[in-house]
Amino acid sequence: MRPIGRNKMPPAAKKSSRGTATRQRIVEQSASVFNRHGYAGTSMAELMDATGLEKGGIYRHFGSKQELAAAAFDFAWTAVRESHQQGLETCPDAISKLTWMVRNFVELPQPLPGGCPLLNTAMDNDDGNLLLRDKAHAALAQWRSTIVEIVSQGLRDREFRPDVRPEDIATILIAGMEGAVMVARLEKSRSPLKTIGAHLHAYLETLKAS
Amino acid sequence: MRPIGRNKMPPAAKKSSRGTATRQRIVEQSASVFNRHGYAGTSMAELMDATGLEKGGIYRHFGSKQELAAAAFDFAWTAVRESHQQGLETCPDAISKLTWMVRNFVELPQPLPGGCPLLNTAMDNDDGNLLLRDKAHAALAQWRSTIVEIVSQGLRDREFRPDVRPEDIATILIAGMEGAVMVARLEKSRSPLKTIGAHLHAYLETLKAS
Amino acid sequence: MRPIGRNKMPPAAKKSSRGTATRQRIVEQSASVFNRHGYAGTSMAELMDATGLEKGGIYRHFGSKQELAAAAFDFAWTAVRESHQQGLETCPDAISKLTWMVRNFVELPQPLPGGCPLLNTAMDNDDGNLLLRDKAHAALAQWRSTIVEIVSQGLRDREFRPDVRPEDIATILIAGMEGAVMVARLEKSRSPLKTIGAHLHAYLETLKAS
Amino acid sequence: MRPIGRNKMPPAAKKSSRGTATRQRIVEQSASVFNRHGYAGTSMAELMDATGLEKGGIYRHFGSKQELAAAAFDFAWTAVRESHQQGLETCPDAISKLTWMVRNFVELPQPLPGGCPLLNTAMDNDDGNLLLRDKAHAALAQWRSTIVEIVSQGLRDREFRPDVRPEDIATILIAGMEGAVMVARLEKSRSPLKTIGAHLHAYLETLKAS
DNA sequence: ACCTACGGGACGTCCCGTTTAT
DNA sequence: ATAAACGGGACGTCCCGTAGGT
Repeated sequence: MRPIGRNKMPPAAKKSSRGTATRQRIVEQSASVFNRHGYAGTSMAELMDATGLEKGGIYRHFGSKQELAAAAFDFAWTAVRESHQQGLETCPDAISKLTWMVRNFVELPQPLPGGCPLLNTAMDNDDGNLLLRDKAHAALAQWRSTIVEIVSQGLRDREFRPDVRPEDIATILIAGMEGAVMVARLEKSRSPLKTIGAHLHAYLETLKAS
Repeated sequence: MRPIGRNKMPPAAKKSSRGTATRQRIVEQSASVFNRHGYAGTSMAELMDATGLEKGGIYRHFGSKQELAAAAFDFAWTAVRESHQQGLETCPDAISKLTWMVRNFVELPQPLPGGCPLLNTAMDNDDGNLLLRDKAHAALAQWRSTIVEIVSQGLRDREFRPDVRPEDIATILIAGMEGAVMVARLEKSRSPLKTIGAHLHAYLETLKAS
Repeated sequence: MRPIGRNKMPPAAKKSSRGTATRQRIVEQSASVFNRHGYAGTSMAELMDATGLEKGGIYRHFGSKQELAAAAFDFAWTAVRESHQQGLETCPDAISKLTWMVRNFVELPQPLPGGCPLLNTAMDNDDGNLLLRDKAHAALAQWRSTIVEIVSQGLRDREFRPDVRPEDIATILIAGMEGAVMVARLEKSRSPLKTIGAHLHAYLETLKAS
Repeated sequence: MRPIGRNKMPPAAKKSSRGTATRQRIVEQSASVFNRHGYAGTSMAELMDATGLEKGGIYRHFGSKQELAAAAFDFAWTAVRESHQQGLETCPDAISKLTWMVRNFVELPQPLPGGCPLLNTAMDNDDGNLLLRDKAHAALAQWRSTIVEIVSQGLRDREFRPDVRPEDIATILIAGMEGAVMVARLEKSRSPLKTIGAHLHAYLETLKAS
């Protein structure tokens, strides 16, 4: 909407301590606001309130609102991803890994208020936000590839029926979970999440090699 | 400072066909913009461009941007719904009805640019838009109830296994399709839709009474 | 300090009613703030508080803070001048006119808080404020010329000793009164004003033609 | 947010002549800037220019801008006072002392650029500068008491008419001279000073005991 | 139905006074 | 004593949604 404008780069490489801590604080506190209100829906004034800093204090650490939003998305997505993956390494095989991932998604409390940052960002229909759109795209690709990886390993281990296609499994799991989040949000109820969780568990069972 | 909702009521029902036609034109052309940019992301200026009218011309027909957005959502949802239902009445039984509905969703060209207005509106994380949020909620409820109706009829007709729960079917279908839309949008590809379509078709098959 | 920058001219000629009234309100309420805090010492935020408007509301009517300050000074000086001149026309001769003017200055309540806008503006040592400096200069010249006029008329009427020099009388009256204001402000007491009032009255008596 | 007055006390008294000399240099060079631009109108950057030091170099000697301004005012007022008093001790009686003081004020070149620091500081309408305001108040009181002292001595010596009131003389002299400075500044001319000088000389004559 | 005025408020830049690390 | 980092906050532009006047 507004021509992007070359901001003078804020200190790219940081070594000190106070500023770095402040920057981190800004990111964390902003992430929650962005996730609840969207990029365009979040004003600098809200960010000032959330961080307790003035405009100058924020703009010292980030060249633009968009840059801050990008950092906030990274932070949010990392948190969400860690929540998804939590305990995954203890699962012995691919199917239990996927089951566990769905379980994490459905049962764990959301790591930051406002729901899934991937869904929120993907749907934040602002034209110019190519940066944010790309980040969401990359996050989805990463998530997808994690699942593809697990399924591929499972295929190699003959856990799955040989006709199982890893990309399709990823699509079905991700779409199911994200769609459930959307329905849950609109209906203000967690039960759609549980329903989808059960459905996907059952579905994964059907993929086992006979 | 500024009293809210103090708009004098614009002529709700007009008899003159000229005015009514203009109003309808505004709704249709605005719906596309709202669906692409979201409520907050759409400015009156864009609406002026889309309709070819001046601000005053639009405000003659709608008391506020929000009122127009509500009308636009109604229009959009009606169009989408008709697309979903198209040809449904020719289906002989519940399962084919549901299959056909999924098919419509996956294969038909989207009735208006910007994707599913329900998903878009649900995710348009703006605080104050209670009106719009309610409309999205109602639309989801209506969609859900349509599916529940079909499944219930199917149960009565012993098409389905008796343990099938209509509400769950609705959740699974809707979440799957909407999630697929979101993935498709982010990946700029229709293939996630096809994948989910195939998945849901197969899933519906498993519900058949043995 | 800050390069002046060509603001696009706000509506130079006004015809309407609402905006004009708002503009006047802004001027009046700002005048008090400027007179108390000085030009540089007054922030737009204070002006927003004082007027109850937002930044955009103020900048619609004035192209810059400086422009607003100029209008506020005009308003303030007019008010002060009217206070000085009040009842002057009923005085029969030059000496009583001058005596009355001093009396007004010393005894009347100050028309707007913060003291004499001429003194305040003259001492507001900001470099770039040529506009304001000029206005103060012009105000002083006007005041001086009013006194010169009265004395000249008195000379023509043989009220004064013939060696009286109008310009000097003006200087003595103005400097005495303004100096008294400064002392009064610093000592937070009106008594310096009274003292100077009495001194100037006595002084004027000594000028009478024998 | 920012705790005020948390400056760690800078070394108040230094023994090293090097540091003391630097401190004195800063005070002298800053005094001129403060006297020309006012407290708020003077930036640390200007002070850096004037002193040839970096910010840190200044802050090594003064805990805050305000502290430096206070020292600068003291320096300035001492200089001005010395100029006023110069040669006063050689005057044989009270009237000639006062006449000489006025003469010094009117004819001597100003000891530092920017005019009278008392007037400037008194009119520097900044709210929070209580420190500076108090200093100006004290300077005025000192000046006033000097004059009162002289007049009182003169009364005791029967130089003056017995109805002369020392406090009033002080007010009349100070207000007249300071008012003249203000007019002179605005008109960029020294002639108002001369006019007031002549006026006050004549006035003092009228106070002589008959 | 147009056009313009109106007041709101977001955004980002600049620079200020101060603190910290050298 | 320097130099850079820090957080504060003022300023002014732009554009938004809305209200009137024509």
